[in-house]
Amino acid sequence: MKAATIYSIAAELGISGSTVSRAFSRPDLVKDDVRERILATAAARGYAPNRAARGLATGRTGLIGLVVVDITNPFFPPLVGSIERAAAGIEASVLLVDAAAHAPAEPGLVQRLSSQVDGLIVASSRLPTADLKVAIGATTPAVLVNRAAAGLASVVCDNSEALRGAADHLVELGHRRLVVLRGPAASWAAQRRTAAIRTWARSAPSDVKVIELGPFDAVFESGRDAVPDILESGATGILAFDDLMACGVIAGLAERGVRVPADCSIVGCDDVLLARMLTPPLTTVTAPFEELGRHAVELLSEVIAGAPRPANVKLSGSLTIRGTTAPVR
Amino acid sequence: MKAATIYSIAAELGISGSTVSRAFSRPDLVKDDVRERILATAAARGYAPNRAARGLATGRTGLIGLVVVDITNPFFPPLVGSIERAAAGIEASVLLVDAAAHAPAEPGLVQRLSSQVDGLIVASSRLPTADLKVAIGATTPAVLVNRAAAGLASVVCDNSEALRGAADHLVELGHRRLVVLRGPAASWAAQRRTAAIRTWARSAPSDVKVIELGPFDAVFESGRDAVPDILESGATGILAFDDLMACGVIAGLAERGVRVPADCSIVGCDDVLLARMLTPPLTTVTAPFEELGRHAVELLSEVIAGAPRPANVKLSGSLTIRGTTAPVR
DNA sequence: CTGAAAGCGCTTACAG
DNA sequence: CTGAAAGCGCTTACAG
Repeated sequence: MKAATIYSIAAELGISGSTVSRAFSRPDLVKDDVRERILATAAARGYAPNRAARGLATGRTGLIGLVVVDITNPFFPPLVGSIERAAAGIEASVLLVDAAAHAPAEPGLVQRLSSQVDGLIVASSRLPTADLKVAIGATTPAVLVNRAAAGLASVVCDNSEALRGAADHLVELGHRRLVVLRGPAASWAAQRRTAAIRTWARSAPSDVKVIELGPFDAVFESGRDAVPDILESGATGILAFDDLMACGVIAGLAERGVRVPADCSIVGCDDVLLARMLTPPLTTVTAPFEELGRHAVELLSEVIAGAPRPANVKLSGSLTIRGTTAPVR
Repeated sequence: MKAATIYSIAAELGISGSTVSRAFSRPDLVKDDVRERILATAAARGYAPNRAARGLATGRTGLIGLVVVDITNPFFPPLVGSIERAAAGIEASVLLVDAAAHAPAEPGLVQRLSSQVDGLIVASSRLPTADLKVAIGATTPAVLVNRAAAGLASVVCDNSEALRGAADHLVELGHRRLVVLRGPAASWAAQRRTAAIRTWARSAPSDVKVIELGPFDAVFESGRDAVPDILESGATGILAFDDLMACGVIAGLAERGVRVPADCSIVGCDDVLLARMLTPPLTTVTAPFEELGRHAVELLSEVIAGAPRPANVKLSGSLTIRGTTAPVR
């Protein structure tokens, strides 16, 4: 059985295809009872407008391309979820692209993608700014998440204040030697987080010492492998780039019989699902996933609609104190 | 500047649109040097075939709809990644739909989706079989992952043997009272896992006692909340429906001063990222995510191509012994 | 409020 | 191997 079209249902009702089309695209332009009948028989025939045809006619695909560096990183699932929820609100679907699944072809990837979507949301890209702009292209509406680049719309989570709060928190607990585990050199978020701690360090009490380690890949193993250096540093307070690394540190520490938070305090960043599941649960900086996603698609709609200049929205993370920070012994 | 089309580049080269079209869709039908020139100027003009137009003409969208119950559940990210990798191999993109983000409209959701994709991969759906079939529709090619239903292609991970191995493992360690935490009643995987343990229990040593608890939602909190009942049961060996619940049990046990694996042994299921990150790392049943994804898109291609009867592939999980199981004290 | 008609950018038999 | 032409299923000025 062939799929129903505006014409098949128009024929069935003895009206024109234009009217059927309008019943879906501009329902207000169709007389009530006619619209009712159209919708009824459409439902009966399982008719839904063909997206490709509509796309060809309008130039809109109804698709948002979402590029994430690695869907396997627990930071992304909640972000993807919130973006989808927001996209559903504007009748758009999400074309997900996991850059890790296509590596190392990220630039070409984005380019191919951009021809089939109305706009792009690029989350935490590690591409150099110039490459990123080339990849996105001058004409594709785009918004960056957790990354800023001149001339592009973006929504970022600024954790600076929360991170400084975390450092204060450790100092208040009596920790005097802190180690900060840096994230990937190419990560915009990592640079910002390191910068925030450095700023804090400049006005920290004079007996407080901050040691930087890294940069590291943002994975569990980096945290675990950093443990010997952490121990050697004599630090008792640890600020990890993200929850994954924090988790690795905790594991590495446990292997050596160092207990958290009895012997060592540690704070993560992002507050991914994992953080709440550790025993004890992780003290961390909570990211506003839901708003991040909502603003991303909101901004994208504006850019698609032709907003004059790219907006940049900045949200804030907040310190969530849980079980991995405690007074120094 | 308007986007390039086959006609704009045809005009530029003084040839026909048909030839430009063929250079992309059937390159073998175009003389070498002509194709070279077409490809060169296409690249120069940033031309890529318009997917909507191609879709309208061919009836193919190049899109695979992927429906997951909840992207936030760590089972899905690795599956999504492997499906995307496999989809890239057949030039398809993945339209991700997180049912949780659209709840409770799952059926209608799938229906709308099916009009814009070539086929559907539905992972771990909790819908009753009848509803599921209605949602997918008679005409949309589909494959189910971790779920079987008569008449539909599927790829499932059978953990029965590994689960029986896990139970044996606990018994060998000296555990005599085992509790099994059941997963959601509507989950096909949960039913299979419970059934596997029941089968095992029938031929277990006579001094071994198996206590069932649940069904539970497959979340961390279920595991933690089940702890009082677990303790009351007197069991020292725990088989949790999945890693998330196992993780919750560990947390709940810790709150009560019960140590894992010193006082209690526990095994999860799936081997999500989280499992390796716990301290100690979780003994669990490892799911073959990569193959699950590969087979899912392979099967879907076959169904799209019109394979006569739906295939059902069954893969196996394997027991991975890590740190949460130990001899009973 | 409704209809006839052109056009969106491809693909693909058909003819050469 | 290449071109002219029809057709995929919509949308949307335009006319009524």
